[in-house]
Amino acid sequence: MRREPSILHLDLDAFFAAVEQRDKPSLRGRPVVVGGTGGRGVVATASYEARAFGARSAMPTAEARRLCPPGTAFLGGRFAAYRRTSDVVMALLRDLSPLVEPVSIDEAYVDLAAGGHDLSVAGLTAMATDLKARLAAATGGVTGSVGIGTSKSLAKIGSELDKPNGLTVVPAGTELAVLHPLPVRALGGVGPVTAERLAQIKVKTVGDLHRLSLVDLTSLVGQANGAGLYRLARADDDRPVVADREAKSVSAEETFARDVTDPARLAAEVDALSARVGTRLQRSGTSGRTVTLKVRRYDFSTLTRSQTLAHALDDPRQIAEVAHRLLAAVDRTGGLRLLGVGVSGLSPYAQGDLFATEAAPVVEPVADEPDVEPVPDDPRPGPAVHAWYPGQDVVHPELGAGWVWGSGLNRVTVRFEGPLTRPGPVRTLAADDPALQPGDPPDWTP
DNA sequence: TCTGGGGTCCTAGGACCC
DNA sequence: TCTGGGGTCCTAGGACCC
Repeated sequence: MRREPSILHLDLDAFFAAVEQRDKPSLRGRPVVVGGTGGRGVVATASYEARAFGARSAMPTAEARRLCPPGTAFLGGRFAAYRRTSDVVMALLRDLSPLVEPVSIDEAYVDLAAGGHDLSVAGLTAMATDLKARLAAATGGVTGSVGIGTSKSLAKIGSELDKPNGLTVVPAGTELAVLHPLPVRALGGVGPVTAERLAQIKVKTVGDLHRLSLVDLTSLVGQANGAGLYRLARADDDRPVVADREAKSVSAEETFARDVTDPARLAAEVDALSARVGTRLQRSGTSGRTVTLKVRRYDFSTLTRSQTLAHALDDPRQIAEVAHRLLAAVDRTGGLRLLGVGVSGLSPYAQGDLFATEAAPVVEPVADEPDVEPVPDDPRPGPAVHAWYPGQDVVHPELGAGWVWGSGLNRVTVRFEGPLTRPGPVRTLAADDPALQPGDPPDWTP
């Protein structure tokens, strides 16, 4: 918490719908819902006119259709247009201060202390009023709600207090008076589960929360969350505004219009998702060591399977290679509703770059290296030159069929097939173990 | 015609190491 | 031969955010 209100939070009002209404005058004053329009779509943004009928973000679009009157526009969304408009807004914020932290396409924090502003309430109010006018002019009528406070959480709460097109400055010294009457849900990090847990012990407002001991709070909602809420209830928040946060993962997923069982179709979807992820990694000049497959089954049960490799990947085919293996170990009976592929453990150097030539036992798709086999007779004077690639199929006379999980200079780790679809045991063998041989691919292959 | 898509952070158990 | 303790990495799941 700072001595003066020097953190600004801007939240654009019903942003996607506002851009649509700006670009199509016939939509102005009418309910507009932007989001998935298919049978399984959900609402991304409802205009204030649509909210009057009960439409909300994250609601199934089908439900919004029931609630909203004829004449409501249901739109799929034009993300390039939203991105362009967002860029205009972020540029305006950077005129205020070099320290701007975009939270999402429609939300950002600004550190005003880094921008040399008059931090009196009157000065801040004038500055923010001017910002809102320039915002509306620059975007063609999109509005935003501004909160200014002594911390990120107070700024954010301020922007929520007066919506849409609002402006709230929370003066230093008034934080607790603003905070305590609010429902606990107003605090960042309190979602439905935490709110319910708190409600069971009659804690409904931030003021109620303030009366709980740190021990009681952490035993109720966990160490980190408890400690965080304990501080937030006291307006104790010194999180800095951070520009240029590095991404920690990149992922793509797709919910199918109808559940998919066909293995060839699933394999093709894995390839397509891997391509999207790989392309984005390559464009951003990053690569990652951990590949995660996400699966949502017909009954909405969701699981993830991941593998961390010895080296970072950004190549779509290699990502897909790993994802295919992970999918092969998942029970797909009944069909899949969603597939997702992600890469995490990102590092700023893409594989195959100039610096990787020496170290990297390059991870290659099996298909590209059909002839490579270990050479059991190799006298091997120095460090072994292994010929195993993550994802490669192998067979062992005693342990059966498996696939290479990871490989080092002298060792190879193999995951053997378990009974049914469960992953089997993992064994680490010498890379030159003559009993280990390349095997045939399992039956996921289209 | 129930329940998107893109993320972040935390927890907990097991492996492994010293 | 009744069994520590800490640290890190990996995996899986879950809460939460927009």
